Amino acid sequence: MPVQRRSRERVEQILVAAEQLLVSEGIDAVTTREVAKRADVPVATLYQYFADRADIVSALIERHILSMDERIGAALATLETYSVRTIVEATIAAYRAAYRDHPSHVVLWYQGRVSPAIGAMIKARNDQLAARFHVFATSTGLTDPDVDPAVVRLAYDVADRILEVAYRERLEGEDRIVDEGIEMLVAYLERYATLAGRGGISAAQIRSSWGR
Amino acid sequence: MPVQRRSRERVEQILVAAEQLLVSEGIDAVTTREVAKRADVPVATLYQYFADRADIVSALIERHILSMDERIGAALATLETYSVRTIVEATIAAYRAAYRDHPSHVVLWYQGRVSPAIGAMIKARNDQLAARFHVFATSTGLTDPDVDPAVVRLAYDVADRILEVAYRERLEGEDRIVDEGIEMLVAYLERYATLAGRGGISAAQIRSSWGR
Amino acid sequence: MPVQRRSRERVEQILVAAEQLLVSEGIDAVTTREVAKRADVPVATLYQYFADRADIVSALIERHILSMDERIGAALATLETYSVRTIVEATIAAYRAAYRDHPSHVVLWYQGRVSPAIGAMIKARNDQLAARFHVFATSTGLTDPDVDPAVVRLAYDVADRILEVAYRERLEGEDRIVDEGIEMLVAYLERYATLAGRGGISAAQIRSSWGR
Amino acid sequence: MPVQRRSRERVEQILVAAEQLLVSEGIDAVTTREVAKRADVPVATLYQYFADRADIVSALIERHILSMDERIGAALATLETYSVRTIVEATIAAYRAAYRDHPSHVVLWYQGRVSPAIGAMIKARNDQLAARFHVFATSTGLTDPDVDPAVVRLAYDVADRILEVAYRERLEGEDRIVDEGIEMLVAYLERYATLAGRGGISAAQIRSSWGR
DNA sequence: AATGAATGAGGATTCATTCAT
DNA sequence: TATGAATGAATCCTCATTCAT
Repeated sequence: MPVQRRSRERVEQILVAAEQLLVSEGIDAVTTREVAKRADVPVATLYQYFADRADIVSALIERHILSMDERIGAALATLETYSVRTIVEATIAAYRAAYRDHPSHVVLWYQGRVSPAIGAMIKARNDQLAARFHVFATSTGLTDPDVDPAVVRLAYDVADRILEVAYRERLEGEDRIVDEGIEMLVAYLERYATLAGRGGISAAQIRSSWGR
Repeated sequence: MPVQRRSRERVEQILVAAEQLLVSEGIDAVTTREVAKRADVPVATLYQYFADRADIVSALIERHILSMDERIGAALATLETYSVRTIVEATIAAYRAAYRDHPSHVVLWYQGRVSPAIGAMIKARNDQLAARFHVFATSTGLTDPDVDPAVVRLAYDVADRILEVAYRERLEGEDRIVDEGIEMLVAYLERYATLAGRGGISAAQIRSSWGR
Repeated sequence: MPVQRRSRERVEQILVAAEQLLVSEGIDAVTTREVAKRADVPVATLYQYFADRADIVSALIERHILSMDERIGAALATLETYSVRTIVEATIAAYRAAYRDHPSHVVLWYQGRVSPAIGAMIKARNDQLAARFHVFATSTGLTDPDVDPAVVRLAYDVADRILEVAYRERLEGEDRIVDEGIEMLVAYLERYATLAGRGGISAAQIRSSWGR
Repeated sequence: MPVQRRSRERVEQILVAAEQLLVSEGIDAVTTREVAKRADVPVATLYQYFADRADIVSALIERHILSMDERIGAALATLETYSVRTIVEATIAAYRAAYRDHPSHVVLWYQGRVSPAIGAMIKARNDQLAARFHVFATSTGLTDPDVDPAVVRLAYDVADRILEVAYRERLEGEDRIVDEGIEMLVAYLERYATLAGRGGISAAQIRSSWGR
């Protein structure tokens, strides 16, 4: 199907162009004009594939979310020992790898709230992921079963911010900050952890699993 | 002095209008047109008092910084016992009060980087304040003398972000989140604290003092 | 091709509007607003066809240059006898015709230096045309081979100015002034002419020809 | 009278500032704001001494005219022999000296048509001076008594333009162009001169005199 | 499906001038 | 007389989006 092919290529061109602009010039530079020029596509053509400007950024964010889901899933799946520390470390490492591969995601995530809809999208994502962590942690017995979901939510949010701080100034990220952030998160979360959550459980012993 | 009065009032009107817009619509809505409309002032009049659009945001930020300096100074000055926990609590309480009085400052602080100059301004401020905390904490013997300044810097940044998270959704702030955040910060910073830093020192015994 | 037609018409409308403004109100009146209003086109539409304000004036000047090239070429090509006088007369007649058809060109030429780029454009054109006259006059043996190019350049400039003077007050031009100007130029240039340049050479005898 | 003094000084400051701007930045840069800033005077104060912006330029032009009247008068008064050539040379020399002393006058004269009123002013001046030359030339018997005033007017205009051409690119003027221009003017005017006008009359023999 | 053309709305900023004091 | 403050009117230009083809 050459037409289908054509379309996919176009969408790809457009998203790549938008992503480049995002990294190099910031979110305000991601204008329809400029995206179209970089993608070598007439402006009007953008509207064949995207509802509006926000929709382009939206698509970029969706991709990032999907990619992060995979990365986090993979990172957790290969853990041999589960503990608050290993989970925090693995998750942060997944973000680190993602930001290394796609520096645009840093800008995207922290400056991309172009429209209220996108803001809501990012918030929903954060809520969802935090909830999954909560379920995972309590069902595996790493934390007390009655730990307030807000605790995990806060930890997740702070992790997000720590990464922002670490990547804000240099797109390569500052390892020192990330490492300190990990300690902060672990020290905090261990307050709510079970003995097992602090010491670690062998992967083999775990029934509940991360995933969808 | 009616003339002087008049001017001050105008500046006030403009800044209030800008502040309202910032909170309700985000930084991109803080346009000269819109600010002028809300302040019920002709656009050209803005330029009597401000060099350009960025200068308005700049003024808002300067105010916030000044206000925070006073609040933090006052909060620390009235402490009876100094410890990592009391300092963190007092500082966060100062922010809490400030954000309660001026919810716009939350938005301002995190979305206000309208121009590179303003970005630099905010960064400089954060650096400066973190440095002052570092000096204070080490000179009073609350933390090890050789603790990495980056540790304090990160804690300061995370505190800032915790507050943003807490105030982001509801402009009244979510106490639960703030309280948890305090625990996180204290747990983290106590890793670098001396015995005194954890236990507390009577204010009377402290030579070094906060201030400039 | 109605689309193509439409575009051309728009460009035409805009240029005509700009030209009218130029003549009636001077270069400073050629604002985007005013041109758009006269062309009965939204301001934004100007930017479909022109990069910016200067580009509109630029286009006008380019047209004038092209038109003059044709007119001068045609005028010289049909001369039966070449002499300083016939060349001056033919060239001036070409300008006369052009200024009769497009009185705006008078204003355009002398007040059109809206941007440094346009200034350079006009200067380059004058230099180029003067150089062509110089080559033509010396290669045909009408003037001494070693006559200073600056002489021709000055004559060209003065001719230009004489026309401006003649057309400045009445857009139909004042023949009396032009005729006097011709005498001035001929009297001046004949000082540098050969005998043939003063007496005239039959077109048939001339090898070198005007053109590019 | 200190008040009077003060006023004169103020006017002087303003005109000097305007003149400087004119030379360095062109007529469009002569804004009330900028003139006031350079003159170190509040903008509103300009309106104490000048009716409006054009009035400032106007004053500058008036000064130039007065200065030129003196210079031309002086130049002609000291001539020992009157002829078309000596008069042209002396007059052009007067302009040369003036433009050397006040390069701003070049810009002023050729770009200063800020308002129709000023345009009319310059035209009136040119008419007046050309008329005086005509009266002088015919009454002294240098030219035929019935020579068309338009001839002198054209010569004067062309002289004006030659100077513009000569000074247009470099504010110091190009001597070569001026010298050639003189030859052009002399060659032209001698066509209308009497024998005396070509050969020269001793100043002693002249009854009619230049002046008002 | 694709796109050249069109545009209303809005962006920041500057200007000459007036006016109350 | 002097002036800080105020402002209506313009300045150029960019934006996201729509529409006719």
